[in-house]
Amino acid sequence: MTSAGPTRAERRRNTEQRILAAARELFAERGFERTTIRAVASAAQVDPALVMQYFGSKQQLFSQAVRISVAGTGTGTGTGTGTGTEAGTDTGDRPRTGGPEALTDSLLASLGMKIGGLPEASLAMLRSMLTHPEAAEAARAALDHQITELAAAMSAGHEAERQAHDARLHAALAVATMVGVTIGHQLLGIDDLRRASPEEIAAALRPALHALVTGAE
Amino acid sequence: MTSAGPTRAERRRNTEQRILAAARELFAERGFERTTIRAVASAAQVDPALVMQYFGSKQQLFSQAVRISVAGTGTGTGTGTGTGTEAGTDTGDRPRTGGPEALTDSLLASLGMKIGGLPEASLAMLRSMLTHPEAAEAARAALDHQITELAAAMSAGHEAERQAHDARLHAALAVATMVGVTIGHQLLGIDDLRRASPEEIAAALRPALHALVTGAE
DNA sequence: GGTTTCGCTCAACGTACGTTGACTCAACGA
DNA sequence: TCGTTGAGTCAACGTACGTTGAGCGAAACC
Repeated sequence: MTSAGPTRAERRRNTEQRILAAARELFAERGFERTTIRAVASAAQVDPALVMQYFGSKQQLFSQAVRISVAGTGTGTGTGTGTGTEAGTDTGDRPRTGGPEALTDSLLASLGMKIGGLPEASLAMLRSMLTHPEAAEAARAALDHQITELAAAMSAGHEAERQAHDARLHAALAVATMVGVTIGHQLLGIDDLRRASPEEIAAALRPALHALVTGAE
Repeated sequence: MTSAGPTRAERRRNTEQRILAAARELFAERGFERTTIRAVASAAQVDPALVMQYFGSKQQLFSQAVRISVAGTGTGTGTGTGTGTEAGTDTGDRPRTGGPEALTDSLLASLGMKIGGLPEASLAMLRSMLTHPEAAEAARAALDHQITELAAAMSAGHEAERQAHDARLHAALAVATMVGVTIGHQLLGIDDLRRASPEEIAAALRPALHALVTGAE
């Protein structure tokens, strides 16, 4: 009977996480504009006013849910999308070592995760980046970061044979390709992509990514 | 002095086109949700009520501006995005004839047009497709159509050597790649893509698209 | 046990939006 | 010339939203 109920701090953290989870889910499936604080509160079984009291504003709720610093000038957590616990978009985990094949594989591995189940925070980000300015800014930063990492790993192979300019362009195209495939698969639900297994997609995409990473001319 | 002013029908068509142009521009740069009828009317130097009187609703204005039928069950004009006069997304004009190289070239040519200056109707469509259900539906239909065309052209080469299933998957990935690059370049404004000329992008992308269209395994 | 803290709710404000109906006035046809 | 049509405006309605401040009740502290 006398089961010790959760402490006050526990309850607080609990509902805070419940709100964040609901926000992530709704932001991911409807985007920033179509997601109302009332809907988030309702999904978290909480009063809308509480969401405001905890997160300050809808924008800050979004930032917290997607784990971006937002702030002002834009340095903040730097990496962009996913430094938090479960936020993703960590495309190309550590493509430091290995040849082009390893690079391609690491890209494809991250794609497999994306297609398997991209964290909702990243989906929320992708979903809103075309219509919500702050999300666009964060997405640009995150993608730029990925491009930089990938380009560095690419030009690490061929000493100075390849111009850094070229490496960044090819890296940008590779990243854009991943974005396009992810959008088509996860957000638009293109049939031919939905039907295919992550392995099939990875296999079909490998030569193309390899060509981009290698930089054949 | 007695300059014959424009006739009534002329004026009507004129302002109607002015409204549509303003709508396209705003939808393209802000998306459906953030574009208000008041803003469109103001840009067209017209009263908001007139926009309603001419187009019925914001949704129908969007549909007209992007040239989609919308309607109810979804058959309509079928093809999707661009049957109208200037609406684009006509990726791969007529890739009927020629080998894989010709296919790749035609894809790249359409990309060049996109990057050079994609029609605002298509930009409006792309901008809103992740957050506006009707736009998503139309985008799916348009992309499916492109995939079908591309897949047909692809499997026309190798008689029955390649499964139709595979052709469609590869075609879908090629189309998704183009979407990703276009989004990165036009809507997000990724620096490394913005800096590159259409020719550079086409050259860098060619081997990758060739790999997808060819279907190397 | 009394007081304070704080998680949480209730009711409401202000605003921006899509949308509507009545109205004005110049072009048009007879 | 006179009545009619229709392009365009004005003022307003209803609503949904982000946001706010006062208040309640149970846990926490002494």
